[in-house]
Amino acid sequence: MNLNPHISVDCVIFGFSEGTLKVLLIEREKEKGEQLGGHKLKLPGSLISEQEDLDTSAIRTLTELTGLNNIFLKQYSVFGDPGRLKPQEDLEWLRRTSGMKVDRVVTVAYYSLIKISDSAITDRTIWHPVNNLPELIFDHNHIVKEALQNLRNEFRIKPLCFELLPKKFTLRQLQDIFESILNITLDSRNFRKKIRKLDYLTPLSEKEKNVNHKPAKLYKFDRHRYEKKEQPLL
Amino acid sequence: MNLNPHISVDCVIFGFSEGTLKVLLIEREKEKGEQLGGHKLKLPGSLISEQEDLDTSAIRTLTELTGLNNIFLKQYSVFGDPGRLKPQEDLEWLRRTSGMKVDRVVTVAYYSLIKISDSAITDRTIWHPVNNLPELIFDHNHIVKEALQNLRNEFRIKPLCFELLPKKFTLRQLQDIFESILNITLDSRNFRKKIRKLDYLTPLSEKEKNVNHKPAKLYKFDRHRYEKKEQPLL
DNA sequence: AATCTTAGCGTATTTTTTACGCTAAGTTTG
DNA sequence: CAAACTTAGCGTAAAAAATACGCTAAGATT
Repeated sequence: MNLNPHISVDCVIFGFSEGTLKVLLIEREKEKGEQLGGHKLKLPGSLISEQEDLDTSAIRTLTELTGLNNIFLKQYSVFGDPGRLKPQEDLEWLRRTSGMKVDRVVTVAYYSLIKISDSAITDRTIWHPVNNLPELIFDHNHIVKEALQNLRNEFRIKPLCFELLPKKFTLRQLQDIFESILNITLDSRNFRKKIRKLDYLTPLSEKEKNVNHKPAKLYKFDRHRYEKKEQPLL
Repeated sequence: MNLNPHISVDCVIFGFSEGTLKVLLIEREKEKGEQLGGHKLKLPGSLISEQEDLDTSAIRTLTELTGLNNIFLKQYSVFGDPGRLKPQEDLEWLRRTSGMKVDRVVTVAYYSLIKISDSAITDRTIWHPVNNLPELIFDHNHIVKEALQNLRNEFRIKPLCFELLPKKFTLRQLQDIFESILNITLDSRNFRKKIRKLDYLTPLSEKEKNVNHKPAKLYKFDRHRYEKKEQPLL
């Protein structure tokens, strides 16, 4: 694969577990003689290949990492500050691992949403709560911050929550995801009332199990019905 | 100025006049022996310079062309299809005019909004209604289409309309801009009622002139007040 | 059996949106 | 110069949506 050393893609992969939004980070390999402290974590990403479309690059990065396809993916910004490849030691790491003469890289940023349970991710990979991230390589902290802002904006108008939830979910799970990501609180009675009016959220005959309180009914998202009239949840 | 032949910026400049949204296009220079038909119009844009940030590139392109600064500008997408520099004759034109070995260019797309009246644009430049554009160079038709979609989405939540209107404007002008860009119709009585509740739209003591009907009161947009609570118009 | 937690339905009130009637202030027409 | 025409500009009534909050039910825990 013929890499293009001027352009890369980076993916901010969001997942939801334990009531908080998380981001998938990769430990960049430590090398001999390098100090362990600082600058070890990065976003998944890579230089694009010469013949490849940008979206394809991002999808490739994602499937290589997670083993999943059909992941929700959205290009949301580009970062091209000539000075973004700092600190120097990280730039040198990039040069070594890519084997290319890298000077300036404009990176196309994507965010994606996955169900953590689905992913077969293990190696040198960390799900980290999106709040109080540690210091990442390059401008990756900035890239995550912008991703989150974009996610929040889209979250209100598009049915993104279902990308993070299992196929069958309770209304409580749904509400939690909204409250946590948009940083709001909702009255559950009014929330449920709204849900009941949406014909694309269909109740199943099943109930949740292994909870230490009254088990709630499970629902599923009917994407087909949603697309008929794209009525937002909130 | 040291150009980077792998990355460019393109600007979709919107303006509003005669009740329709327009886009600023440039005639790409015809060269000897070239046929006049087809592929003559393009978006303003250029390869970025090596030391320049992307936004700075876009701003430079814009001020060089329009003589204006402080223009509203928004990066909305990136286009990087390996095959986007078609047809061949246009690619060759780019090679000649840039004087560089150009193969693949990833372009960062911006849209911007200006008051047509302000601009000192003349040379080889056309304001063309955004509907039924002629065939443009490369993938520029696609770039405009996406810009329009982004504009429409932002238009509902941000006070973009005032970038297109003169400093003093009537409510009719305001309504027209919404109706035309969002492709909707509004009841003017209800529209005005809503406006009256917004404290950031302040009536002046002036009235419009030289109209062949009852002259309307002029209003101005108070950005400072708007920013206190970002209440949308619609 | 009493208590605790979350599920789940309902009603009353307020706020926002929608539909539409009407007068006023100018210009144009006969 | 009066009648007709166009757009400005204010208002009221009904419908719909958002908000606040009361209450019972089902299961787990003490």
